[in-house]
Amino acid sequence: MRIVYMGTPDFAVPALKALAESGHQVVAAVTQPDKARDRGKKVQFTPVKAKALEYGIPVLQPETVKNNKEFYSQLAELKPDLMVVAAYGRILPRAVLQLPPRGCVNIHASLLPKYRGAAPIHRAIINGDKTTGVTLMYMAEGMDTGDMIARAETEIGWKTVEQMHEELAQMGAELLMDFLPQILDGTAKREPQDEAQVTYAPMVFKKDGVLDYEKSAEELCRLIRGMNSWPVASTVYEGNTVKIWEAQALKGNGSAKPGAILSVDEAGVQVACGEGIINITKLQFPGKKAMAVSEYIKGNTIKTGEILGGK
RNA sequence: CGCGGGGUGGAGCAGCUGGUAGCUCGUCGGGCUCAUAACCCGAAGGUCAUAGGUUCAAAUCCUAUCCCCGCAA
Repeated sequence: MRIVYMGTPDFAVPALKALAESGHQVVAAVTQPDKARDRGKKVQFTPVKAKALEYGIPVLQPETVKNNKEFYSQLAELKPDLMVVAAYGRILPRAVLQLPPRGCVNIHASLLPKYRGAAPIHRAIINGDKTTGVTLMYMAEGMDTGDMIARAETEIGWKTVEQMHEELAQMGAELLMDFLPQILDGTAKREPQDEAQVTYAPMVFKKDGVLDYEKSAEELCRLIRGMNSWPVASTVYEGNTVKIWEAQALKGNGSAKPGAILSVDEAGVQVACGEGIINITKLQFPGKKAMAVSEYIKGNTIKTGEILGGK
């Protein structure tokens, strides 16, 4: 069976790896165009492209996937029986979805129909969900709207987005391999999504990670975990944007003004919140590396009484 | 060649209008103490990222290179 793989970021790598190493014939990998990004504006391969090249799999990088005749004909020439998609980053048009006889399946990092969209892992953590998971599904024209084949669930606990991301990517790859035989012989079940249960997970940006101390300490901690390691929660201290990597919520007095630094020591920086106290234990000043508060204060000072997040 | 910050004893920083390297923590030894992550005394530990250059003399000035980080994407 000839398989075309579509995906872009790290999340899509484990499934590609699993397919390639299982002996299935991955005839091409489709990924987003390389972009000049990061410091120095260097062009970088997408993670999927990098992995595909390792296996000697041909890579396609169409600028657009909509009304792109050249891309369609390239795909058609590959004669794929099945297409596997994971976090490709674009909605695929009908012309692509109908091409492979065995259809197009997608790995999505949530328990659909919850969290359709771009940032399901971030949103699940930020919202304080107890569990999340991955869904293997057939693709339809809408965003993450297709019939579900299988799902796998896992506890969120105190995991950060990064940890959750890694775990779900792996689970997604395993789920794919488990159900691939059924998909290839056409016996996989199709369970439509319950439209009444649908929610969406919009992308997260840096501005979403700015801490609002009027909120509860619990909520802020979830946001911090849901932003670690990207885009990372932040606050403002004496005019500097400081990234907040880790923190815990503590019970405590609500008399102090939200945002006020109550104490600073090796244990962390305690800040008053609308409800409870947040104890920041790992942070990062501009131009510096992320470091534990206990390390930072050996050579720097954080003043008690300052109000964080002020303008 | 997108903008900017930084590389100094194990860790975090100061010194950078040039003249034999300093602070906090840690480490080691000793003391005090019922005891201690507390306190007191003492010690070890640095080719100041690398390579050149200027100078009587450079961590401090100039040039090139490597590495780390933030912004913007």
